[in-house]
Amino acid sequence: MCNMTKNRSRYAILGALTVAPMSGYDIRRFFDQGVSYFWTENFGQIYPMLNSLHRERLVKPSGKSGSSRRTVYEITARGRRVLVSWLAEPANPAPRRNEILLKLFFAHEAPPTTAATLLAEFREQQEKLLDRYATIADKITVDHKGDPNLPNWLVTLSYGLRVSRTLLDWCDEASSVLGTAYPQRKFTRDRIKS
Amino acid sequence: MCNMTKNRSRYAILGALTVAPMSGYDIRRFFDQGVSYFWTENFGQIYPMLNSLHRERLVKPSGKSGSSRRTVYEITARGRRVLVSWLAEPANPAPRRNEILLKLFFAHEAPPTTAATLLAEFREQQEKLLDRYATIADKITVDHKGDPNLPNWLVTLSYGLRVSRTLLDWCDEASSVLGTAYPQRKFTRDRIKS
DNA sequence: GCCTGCATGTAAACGGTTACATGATTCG
DNA sequence: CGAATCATGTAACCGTTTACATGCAGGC
Repeated sequence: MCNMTKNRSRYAILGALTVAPMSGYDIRRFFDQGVSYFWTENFGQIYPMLNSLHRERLVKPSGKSGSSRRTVYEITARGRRVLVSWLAEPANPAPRRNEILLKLFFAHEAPPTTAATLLAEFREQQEKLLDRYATIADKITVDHKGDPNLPNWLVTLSYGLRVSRTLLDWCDEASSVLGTAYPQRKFTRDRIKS
Repeated sequence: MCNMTKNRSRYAILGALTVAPMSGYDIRRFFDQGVSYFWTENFGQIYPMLNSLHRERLVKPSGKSGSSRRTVYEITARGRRVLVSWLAEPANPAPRRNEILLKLFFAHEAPPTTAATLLAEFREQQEKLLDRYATIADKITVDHKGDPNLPNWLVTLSYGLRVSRTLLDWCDEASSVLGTAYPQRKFTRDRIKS
């Protein structure tokens, strides 16, 4: 009946636990270091959500929790069912709020260097991302050889790679259309840091 | 000093008013019908924000407000300065929460048709978007001929066009990598509606 | 002994969406 | 007259981010 469109942290955390049993801290690292290029979670959500998932018996504390207070959770059969049924629902399209496009759209109000600088900065971001994708792809192809999840991982990386490459082309086009060549590097970084 | 990174509705609305003086209702339509493919605003934010912008003297009621209670606002010189200074700040990268990638990443937990269906649905979305971009581009090139903002508008459309085209390619790659050809159309729509 | 990283949480604020309420105007 | 659309708002809710609080464990 009622279509549960949100609560994505819920399923993100359940998903993480299918990879391996983890503590809240581990889950944070999984997203932060593993797949941060397409998903993030923070402690403010992870710990309350783990408790709530536990209450619903979708996860349970794993036997060997190692040292100290650290509690490692694993997903239950019920948790797997809930996750799988969410996976089968159509993915919600990303919210359409693209800040770089908003700025560029109104950039004719600002001095001409503004658009050029925005584009240069955006280009730099995409270049860094591209590097990162390539590095991760190399690393996991070696580290996770034989992992049944490897193709899924590579497919998400390919998404990022393709989009970033496309956006680099777009930056060049945008710069030439808006009649603003990239400013000298010397002048692109004349902003206050911190 | 304090870096105002958010409050984007604020600047979106100021930006809209550089295009033409508008009422809250007009602003809503501007985003909803004009540039909805990269930005949205809703009444819940527009009206309170207009009042707050008015209090700060960044906008002011325009002389001719037409009939009825309708109040048309225009941007003030101060408002323009505030907008321009925001435009000069680096754009915040989009929040990294891509639901289709999250689902695909964990899709090995679900039956193989799940990934295929997700991809088929995603592909359909992108095809529709692509159509829409092309239609809008044609329309505004005619309607807004000579408009100084036309190049900026076209550049945002080009972004969408390029990304959607890229994602169509990616869908094909993903489907073949995950070893799941697109399911027959007959079987892709076996979900409960509403 | 001190610093870094491990580990778990809470509280408050924020941005954004949704639903609701209300009434005027316009047009068939 | 009735329906659609114009028009302006408020209240509640939700998801998410940020900042803060606390304390243990291990290595230098």
